Amino acid sequence: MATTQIRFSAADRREQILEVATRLFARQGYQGTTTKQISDHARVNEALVFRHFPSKEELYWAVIERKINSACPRERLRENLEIGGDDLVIFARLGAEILERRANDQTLSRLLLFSALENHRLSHRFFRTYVAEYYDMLADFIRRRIAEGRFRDVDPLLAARGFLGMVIYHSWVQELFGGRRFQDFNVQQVSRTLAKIWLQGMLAETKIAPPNRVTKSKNGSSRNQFQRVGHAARVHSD
Amino acid sequence: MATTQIRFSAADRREQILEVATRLFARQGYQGTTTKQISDHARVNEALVFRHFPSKEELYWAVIERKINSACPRERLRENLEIGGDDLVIFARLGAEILERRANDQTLSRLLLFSALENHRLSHRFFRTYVAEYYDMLADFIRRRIAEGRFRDVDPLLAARGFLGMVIYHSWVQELFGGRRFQDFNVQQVSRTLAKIWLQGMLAETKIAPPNRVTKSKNGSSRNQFQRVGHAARVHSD
DNA sequence: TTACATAGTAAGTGATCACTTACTAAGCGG
DNA sequence: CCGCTTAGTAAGTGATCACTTACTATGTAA
Repeated sequence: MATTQIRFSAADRREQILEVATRLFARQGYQGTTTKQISDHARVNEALVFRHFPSKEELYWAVIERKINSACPRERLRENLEIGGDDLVIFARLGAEILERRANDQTLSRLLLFSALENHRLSHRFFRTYVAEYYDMLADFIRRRIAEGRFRDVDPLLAARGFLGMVIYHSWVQELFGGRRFQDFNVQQVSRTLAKIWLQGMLAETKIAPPNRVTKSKNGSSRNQFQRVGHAARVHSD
Repeated sequence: MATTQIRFSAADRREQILEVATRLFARQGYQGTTTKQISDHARVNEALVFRHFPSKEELYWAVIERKINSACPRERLRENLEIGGDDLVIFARLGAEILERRANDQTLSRLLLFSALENHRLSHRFFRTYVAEYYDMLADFIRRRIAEGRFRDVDPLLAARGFLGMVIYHSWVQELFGGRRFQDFNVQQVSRTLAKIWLQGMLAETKIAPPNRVTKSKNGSSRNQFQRVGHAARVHSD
């Protein structure tokens, strides 16, 4: 076979191995992926993998670090918030971006989940740089809205997690279990719908209800048709 | 060592092995758990495991089936919906139940996630009996509310996934990454807060405001309580 | 006490794991 | 052409994997 046998430069080969390893680790996890598999998919001898990376675990580290550095979600969140616009537009755009990124690159969420499930040490850093700061930034935004009186007075971190939960959980279900069943969901439609639910749920009511008022209607009444929600922080019913 | 050496009955031993295997599979995944580990933790010879279960994969199956049968979430959802009460109570109770179940038994969510991530064809059945029908049932409830005109007209399945997303994602983050950081979240507060956000977002409005103009200039509000609380959502202040 | 079914074990099996050693061959400046 | 660095490989290493075979120990019914 006179196939043009090219010798990769060390850097190129390293990058190629990283790419292959990323795919395999994302698909099968750390424990489920063998170094032989990686070398086979990279079409090199297994020993070459160990020339570029001292151990399987170091390779895994490198894969995750590369993933962390490749897409920095905080920057994009910051940009998104700075572009501004209507709140609904902001949050719908936020959701759409998350959904689209996952659609284009399933390796990220799978790597994150796998590392969280099977490896304790690596995952914490992954999580901190990828999820936690994202939360904090969004929570800051929400906190400002609350201070302005535009959002209801709820824990900003919990509210942020609520919104991201709707979006990210949707994308996870879609990816992990979905396949054919929910495939007809449209990114724009989904993000807009979820953003609308969350935003309307967060908006402060126009009139401020008397602070002592309590809605206490159980036993299946049609009572809870009250619209625009007169009682924001005080609807507790037991 | 005159330790009273007891011979388990086959059924008891099988059950014990299943329990041990459940813990280990949930903690380390299928690929990350060895049959030797299981037999060691059960304090028996490895061969005994293979007398009760023909293969590691069959054991994994048995673990998952046992988990599916032990807690049937659909029944509890049905009960929950039939008890009735205010919608807010219903959804808060729903969320609290999910959060509490996770707190009491971390193996379920980890088994579900692991089985979904690891290639396993097992996961689809796990998902179907555990998640999908749950969705459908909740979506039916929402569909009824929409038909009554009490909820806005959105895709019921997407709305159901939105609510469950907020709750389940919260519990996953808590379990996977949380530990100490968010530990002070209280189940009742979290479920009530999330339920309120979602419910208010779902309620039909009397007059439909143009969705592109959300109440924007409302800066004179008296609700200026900037709370840096961070933890412990103060939903209502008593 | 014996007979027997079965709970439980010791000691393996080949295959595969992560990783190494010793070597070949391709590129490149001189 | 030579000399040297280095990309790449063949053929291992011991450890561990899921799983098996051949055996012993124990409770119980007769």
